[in-house]
Amino acid sequence: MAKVTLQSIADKVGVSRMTVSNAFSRPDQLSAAMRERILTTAAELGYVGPDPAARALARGRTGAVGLLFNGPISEAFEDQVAAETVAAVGDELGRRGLALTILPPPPDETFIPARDVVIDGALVYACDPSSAGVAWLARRQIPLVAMDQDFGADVPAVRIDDRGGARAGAQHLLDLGHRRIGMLTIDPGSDTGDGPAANYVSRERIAGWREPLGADHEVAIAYAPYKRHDDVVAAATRLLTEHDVTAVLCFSDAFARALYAAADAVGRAIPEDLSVVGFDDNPLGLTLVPPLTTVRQDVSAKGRLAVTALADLLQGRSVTTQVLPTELVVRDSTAPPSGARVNPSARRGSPRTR
Amino acid sequence: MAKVTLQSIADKVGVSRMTVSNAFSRPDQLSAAMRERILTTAAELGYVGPDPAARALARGRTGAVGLLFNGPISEAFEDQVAAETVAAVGDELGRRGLALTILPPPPDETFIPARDVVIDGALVYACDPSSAGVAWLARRQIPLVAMDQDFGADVPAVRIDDRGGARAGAQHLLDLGHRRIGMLTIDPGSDTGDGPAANYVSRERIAGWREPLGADHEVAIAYAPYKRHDDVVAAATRLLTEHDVTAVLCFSDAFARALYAAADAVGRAIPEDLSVVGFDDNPLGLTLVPPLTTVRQDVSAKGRLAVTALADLLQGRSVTTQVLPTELVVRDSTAPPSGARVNPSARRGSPRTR
DNA sequence: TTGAAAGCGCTAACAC
DNA sequence: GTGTTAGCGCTTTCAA
Repeated sequence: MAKVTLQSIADKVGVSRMTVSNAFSRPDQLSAAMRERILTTAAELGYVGPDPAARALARGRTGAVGLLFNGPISEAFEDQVAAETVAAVGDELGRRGLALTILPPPPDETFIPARDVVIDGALVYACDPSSAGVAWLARRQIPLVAMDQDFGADVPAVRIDDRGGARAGAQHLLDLGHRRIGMLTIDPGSDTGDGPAANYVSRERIAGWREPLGADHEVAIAYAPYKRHDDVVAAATRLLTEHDVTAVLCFSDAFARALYAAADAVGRAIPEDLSVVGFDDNPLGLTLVPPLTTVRQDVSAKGRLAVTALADLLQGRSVTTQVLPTELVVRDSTAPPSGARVNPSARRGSPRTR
Repeated sequence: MAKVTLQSIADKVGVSRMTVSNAFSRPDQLSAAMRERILTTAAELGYVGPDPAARALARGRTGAVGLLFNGPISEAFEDQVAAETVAAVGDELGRRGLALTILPPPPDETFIPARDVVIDGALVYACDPSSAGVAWLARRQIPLVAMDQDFGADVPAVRIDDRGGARAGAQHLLDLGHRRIGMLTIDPGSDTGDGPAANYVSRERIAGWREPLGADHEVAIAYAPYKRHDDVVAAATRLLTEHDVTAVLCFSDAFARALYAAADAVGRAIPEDLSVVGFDDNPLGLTLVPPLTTVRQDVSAKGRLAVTALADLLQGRSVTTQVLPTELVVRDSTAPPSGARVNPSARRGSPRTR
């Protein structure tokens, strides 16, 4: 049997196609009786509803929003912080009647999801601004919102106060009396100026750490690849064995966890022989022994806010970049270095706002 | 300036619109020189590429695959097992040039993602078969693949041998000498026959547990809600306090974790006073103390297989239901009940195939 | 190798 | 309330 379309229903009922369309899409445009009759006939014919592709073409809107990552789709799920962010994004989209289309990296030259998949707008999450996917999305002239990045004034962003949070962490170590401090983070990419960095977040956190540290107290910076725990442990071990540090500032709680493993391997006790500061306040940090001092961010709020911004853009409203606050949470992984005098303000306690 | 379309490029270059279309979509259909000329002009005009919605309508294919859950999108990310599954699904889709569109529950009557979002086919993950979303997808007549479910012969499924794995877990407890055994699982729904169950997986696991147990050795079954850890702990505590069991079979490793917490709270030591068997072989189980005896499934393989099945369907090939094996992994959470004689085959050791 | 014709199925805008 | 007109931007088929 032939495909059921608005036209076939219209023919059967004896009305125009437009009336049938209205029955589905604008119920207030026709009488209840007529609508009832049309819907019944449609059901009889096995009509599901207006074809989404045709509707998307005619209306110019699809009901789906893209999400672009730097890497494979699994990255959205494997990292706990990313997963929580995307979960919040998804729910907030759902609340607004939008589906979430995760755009994979192009499998080949001919099909480029960032260019070829039907979406009304997109969220760009922690991507290298020079990546091809970002470039394609930008060319499409659809609303874009950057998350944890800075693409310049053209693209509104939702991000956190990475720099302030990092600064608070470093200051906390200084207050405790540490003077030889290491950093364990991701390579921010070659560009260290104010322009785009391959990894914006890492660059910001490094900048924040360095503010109170200056050139005097930073002993070493170790870059670890983002993905594999073992690689991070290796980088952490190198940091501890090759440099004389009493404390380490970490890119994330996951990195801090790797540092715990490295410290254990080289026989340094936390916090007695080594203080550690994480970032994110991932639930993971509470399961570590000792519980991790870290910088809290609200990833769910970030996700929701990004969706709100994109939804506003989709409705033609203008939107500005938003920066969410961060907060130092002092737990048990930081303490004065052996034999140092302590600045009173750095005593451990309940969460402090930076 | 007006929107750039194939037609505007064609006008500028002085060829037909069709030739421009071919330049983008079928490069072998025109001379390299012509193509080069067209592409250059297109770039000058700021043309991104064929409009995805228009192309979807004309071609009948969109390049996106839907994923339907029972609940909000965040469920795909919050449960570790689900997240790992979906991550595998996403990567495998990406490899095939397909985007992953996560279909949220309908926000209202007018927009129903399962019905109204452009997709070529869909994966249905652990949904109640009587849910509205499933019904809409089914009516659309697009290729569907069920995961961890049974929708009957019309919808090919990819699932695991839940029943066999559960059976192996129960048999293991019997072999150790346990005779009073509890179950901690999700309510499988009212239908306990061979037809659809609200929670297919729970029903299958219960059935598997009961095979070796019979009516003699099952002491109690406790149902916990799927979501909140605290609720599961509460259900587990009730199971332990209201029933005299020496061992408990759990729906998942996450449920087993809740049982650990409950056992701790009521002062039962694992495995001395209580044996516990999980399901999934979530990495979580290894972090528990003692490490969890569980039933292993390969969720990544399941995800990949589901995508393969759907991709085959999309290409018009026929596909049959596939069932992946499960495997009992004996660790330290199971032991003979105090003072029981032990069946030699149940001694702890390296992973055993059931 | 290029082009013309004929849709894909639907909706906005307006007239009846 | 209902119908008419005119596309949305692209691709398929087939002829030149």
